[in-house]
Amino acid sequence: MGRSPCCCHDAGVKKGPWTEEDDRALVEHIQRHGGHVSSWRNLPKAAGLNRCGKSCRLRWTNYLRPDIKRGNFTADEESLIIRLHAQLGNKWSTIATHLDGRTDNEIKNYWNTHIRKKLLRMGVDPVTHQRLPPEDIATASPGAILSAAASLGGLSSALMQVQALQLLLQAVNGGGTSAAAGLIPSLNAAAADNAILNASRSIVPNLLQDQMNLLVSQASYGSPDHLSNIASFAEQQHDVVVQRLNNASAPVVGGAYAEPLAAALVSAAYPQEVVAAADRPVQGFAELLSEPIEMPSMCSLEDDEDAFWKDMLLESSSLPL
DNA sequence: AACGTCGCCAACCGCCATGAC
DNA sequence: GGTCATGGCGGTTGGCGACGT
Repeated sequence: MGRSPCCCHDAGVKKGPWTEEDDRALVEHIQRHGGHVSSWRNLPKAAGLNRCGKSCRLRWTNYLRPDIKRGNFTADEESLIIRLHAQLGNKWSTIATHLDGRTDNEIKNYWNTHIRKKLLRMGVDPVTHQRLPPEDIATASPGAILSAAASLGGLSSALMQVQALQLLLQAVNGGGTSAAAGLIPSLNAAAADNAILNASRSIVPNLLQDQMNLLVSQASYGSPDHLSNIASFAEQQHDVVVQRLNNASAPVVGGAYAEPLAAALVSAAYPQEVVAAADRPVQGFAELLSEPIEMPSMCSLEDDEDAFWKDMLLESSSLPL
């Protein structure tokens, strides 16, 4: 087969940005033919354009077509693109068929310049849509992760703390070299006298590693009734964790802190299931803190624009570590 | 003000699939 | 069945404006 000769390689064919005059000539020609192009190869000559037919087609389909929607992507569109990309991969033209007035090129550009970066900063692999392994996340400093999350446009402090907890759980399972290991002192710097964080630093690796491993290993995702299984299992784990925290040698861990810490750890591992089991809101890490960690440029947890990202973060925290 | 860096996005490149001959 | 022309698609580039120093 081989690559076909293309008029683009002809000497003298105009390249580069389209002028208003070029656009007008192309639009008028296509409109004269009822919006239909029988041959892109013959179009430039017929329209009086010194352009490659391929370039004309691209200009029309990506920019001049009357049904193209310009302007920023909405949160719904962004959400839809991510979900479709998770199913279809880089099938931009297929994805574009699900978004009215958006071109494959525009979606591809938006993915590469916005969404991809957002996902990476959140520790989500933009190719597989799975959480990045701890060693990859470790390439970013904890501070960078926190500021990246903040840059998502108004993440709440509670959400940040869920993210912090997620990293904490990674430290439990991934060892001291992950970003989470560095995150803990970071958070401590931000909330130096916070008893919960200090307690977490001292007891989580020792007491909860096997507990969390158990949660992961016993999760029966394949079974049809896994939700109820996991829900009741999460409940059991909650009790076990409370008991173990109360028996911990570090005094600050026990008592009033044990219950909320256990709830947060279990709910961070299986947020949906805990909700289903207890029919109550997931207890966020924020609820553990008498004084929220001060995070400049944060906004309210109820910010609707964060809902998608919040869900995604919680979803990612529920994946096996 | 000048310069460097970065991000965005329109446009291009080159491969692939398909259909006509 | 082989070759060629064409359109379609995904990856990549480069110009340009915004921003920082």
